[in-house]
Amino acid sequence: MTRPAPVRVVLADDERMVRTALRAILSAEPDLEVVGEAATGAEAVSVVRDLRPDVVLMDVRMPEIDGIRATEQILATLDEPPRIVVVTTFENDSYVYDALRAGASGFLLKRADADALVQAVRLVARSDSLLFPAAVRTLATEHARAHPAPPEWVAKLTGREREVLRHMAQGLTNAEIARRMEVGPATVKSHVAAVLAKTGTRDRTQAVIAAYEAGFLNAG
Amino acid sequence: MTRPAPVRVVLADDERMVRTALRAILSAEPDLEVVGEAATGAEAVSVVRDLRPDVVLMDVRMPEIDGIRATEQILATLDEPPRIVVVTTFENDSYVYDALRAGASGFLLKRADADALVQAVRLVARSDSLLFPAAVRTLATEHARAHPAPPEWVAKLTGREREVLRHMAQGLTNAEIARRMEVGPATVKSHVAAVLAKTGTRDRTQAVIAAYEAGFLNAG
DNA sequence: ATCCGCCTCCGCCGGACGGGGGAGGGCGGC
DNA sequence: GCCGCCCTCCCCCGTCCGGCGGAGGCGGAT
Repeated sequence: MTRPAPVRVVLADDERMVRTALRAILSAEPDLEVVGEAATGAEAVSVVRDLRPDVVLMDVRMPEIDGIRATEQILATLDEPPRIVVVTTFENDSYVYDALRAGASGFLLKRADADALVQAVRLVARSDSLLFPAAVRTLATEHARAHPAPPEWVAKLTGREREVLRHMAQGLTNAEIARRMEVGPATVKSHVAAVLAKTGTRDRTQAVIAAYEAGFLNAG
Repeated sequence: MTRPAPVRVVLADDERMVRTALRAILSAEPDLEVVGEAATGAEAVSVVRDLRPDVVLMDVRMPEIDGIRATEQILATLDEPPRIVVVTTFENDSYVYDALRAGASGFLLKRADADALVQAVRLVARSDSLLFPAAVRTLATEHARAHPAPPEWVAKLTGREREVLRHMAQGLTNAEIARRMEVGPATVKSHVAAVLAKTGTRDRTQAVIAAYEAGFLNAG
């Protein structure tokens, strides 16, 4: 069985120990070769540009430039960019979504065992067709659309005003809101007026639209 | 180096040729063992229940029960369910999202080469920490929320009524809509009334809410 | 002690909205 | 030809809404 060219890997992590550990694990595999390391995002970009590896293991938290931006820059500036696997600690980290959107081919948890690590590197290196490609990119983009940075006006709303806006977004009239909140209709009118002013809208319909677009109903 | 127990795999695909091909590929690997096959979703569920494999390669399109439902049933009824890899043809297939939501550990394109296939099986078999776990599940659920099956009323709206509803969802008044559509205000009132009737809402705010919840603004 | 923000309410007004009912024309199908 | 659907527009009316201006109480900050 002929030996094909080994998979060339670059490690980007600001902690030396982590890099050493990763290198030790990967070097034990004859088909994997660690060709370079980087301790910052900026360094990662230049190292990758120079060495042209097949795979980059990219930590998210790094000085100067974080792993996400580094990923973006690498993918944007290189012709045949490497596959990038983003390394993170928590699997529900919001970094995950950013990483996907940035174009990472996958991500790996720091607590993954050595075996999973080498499998992942091999897999990512040769797959242009595996585990969650374009479809997941779509999802991440949707996620960003569904969870935009909440506009400033959200912070300016008082507690009562938020309640009223929520009720408005249920399609309730002022009178109904008054009953549910156990206050007078005039009070609701005041709150509604405040909401309209702070959201910069002119009627309840526009306010509700703003609430939807701001993702106000999911979080806030 | 001691040989650990091989990864036990079940193949579920309605085409015999595909099963044969998959079996041939996987059987060439000493650490992988194909322990069973199924030609339908229902069969897949019972075979998996009997054989308790580590990994299932599940085709999406199958008679009786499709791969998605089979996946759901397997994951719901078994205590230590296998990892399920869903096999599909197009990577942007909506099946992908359903598969993720159903709890599949990954998916594989039919055009993936033999090497990617075995790597994927090994990877999925031993990773409870790899490539897009919980976070992606979250994304898929969001996707379902963002793209719900459009309610019946959408089909009942006439062309003009759809236009009016879109404009309503921009926060426009009847007069403004009339100007933009170059018709009289009375006409817009008629359309609005029809929209309210067909959507089962009582005012424009509720109609706009219904439009948002139905995903009417993205597609329809 | 004072001020400010928030919550609570009041009255008045004009305009927008929604319900009801009707009507004419165009266009395609039976 | 006729019926049905759609688009267009009309009047009347009651209600809801939003704008304006004002006011009292209360609690926290300075």
